[in-house]
Amino acid sequence: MPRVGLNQQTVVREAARLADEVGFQQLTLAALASRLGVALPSLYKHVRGADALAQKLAALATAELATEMTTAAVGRSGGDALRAMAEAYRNYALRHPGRYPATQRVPDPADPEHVEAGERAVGAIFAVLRGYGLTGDDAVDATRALRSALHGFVTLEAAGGFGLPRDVDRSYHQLVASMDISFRSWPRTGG
Amino acid sequence: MPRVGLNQQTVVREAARLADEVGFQQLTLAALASRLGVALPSLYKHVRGADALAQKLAALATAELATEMTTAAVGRSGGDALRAMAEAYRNYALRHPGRYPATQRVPDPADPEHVEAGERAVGAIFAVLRGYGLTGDDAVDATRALRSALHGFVTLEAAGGFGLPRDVDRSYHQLVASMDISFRSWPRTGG
DNA sequence: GCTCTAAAGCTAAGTCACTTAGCCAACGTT
DNA sequence: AACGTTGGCTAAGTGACTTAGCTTTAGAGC
Repeated sequence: MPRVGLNQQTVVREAARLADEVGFQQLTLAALASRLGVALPSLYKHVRGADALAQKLAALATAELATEMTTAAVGRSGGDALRAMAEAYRNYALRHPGRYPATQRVPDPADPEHVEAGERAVGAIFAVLRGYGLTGDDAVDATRALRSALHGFVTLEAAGGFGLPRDVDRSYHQLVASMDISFRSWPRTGG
Repeated sequence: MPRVGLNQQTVVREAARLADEVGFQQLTLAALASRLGVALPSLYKHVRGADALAQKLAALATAELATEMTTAAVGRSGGDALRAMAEAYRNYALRHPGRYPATQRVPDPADPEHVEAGERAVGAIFAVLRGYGLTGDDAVDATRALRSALHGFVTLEAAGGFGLPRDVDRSYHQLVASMDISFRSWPRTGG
């Protein structure tokens, strides 16, 4: 039996592709194994199991998303940075419908790359908010607000939760514009 | 063998209680059956299967949430209504950690009660936004924005996504205050 | 009160996903 | 060329959902 030559990285990458095709919930070890040309139990030589695979996929997706957010904001500030980052965020979720849900998993403290990716993502938001003069507790609150808005929107969109015919692109644009207004007149706590 | 006397309603109600205890994802027909004192296949006399149960649970939870949102907003307007409704929304999610995720399921067009519950929830938001003078396309956009913000926040909170020590209650309060600001100076499209 | 039928329960059995155990062959190193 | 590591395999077990088909209860009708 010739060896396929898998390693953890190739397995996780293929899992990401498969998840984007069939959906995160429908990602199954059986389908992944067959796609990789091995028997199912062989995957256990590379990942500890289904849950560990999901965790690794989360790390991969979080790193990708953090990179795209950072890249979008670089060289911009204020509303420009906000709009660019928000655009990048939603685009990632739309282009990677299987990976995006994985990013919601809390980083595994035992996986430094995962932790670092999460910090980069939050750091990118923090940096944008600094352009609005938001720091300290205000920045924490505003970061949570922005994450909530972006995550909530793309999640509802992906779930088909926006039933009315009104253009979804336009609604997202308006959401981002309203966040811009919010950040410019953030209800300060003096933190 | 004495009959337990189940019907669809008792089954779905017990599923809701169980989901709140063990989590929506961990809700299993086996656990539900054992809790109801029947063998697992007996449940199929009352619900079509696991997926149909989830759909019925979604209808129940959506109706409950819509009622709490509506009740909170009644007799108030503007920022008062917004704050009361937002409070009710998050409280429901916190008190019912198993039911809340079910509400994200798109209503089954074949289930009039489910459809009606969804319309009531959106209608409650719409009514609050009318107090800000938002109508037409602006109201649609603003509704999506508010749903996104509230849903995103409680989802991230439930997932443990807010790592920093900053008080989560306070962050939510700030989020709602910022939405209030947004709605008062909504970026109009003239829709 | 008796009969009969619809419905609510049951057991048995099949599918599918994940997981573990243990074997074997390929490949790199010495 | 031998050997040890490792990446593949088959076999087998668990847990969840589902279907099929049987039994018995409980209530309707006479």
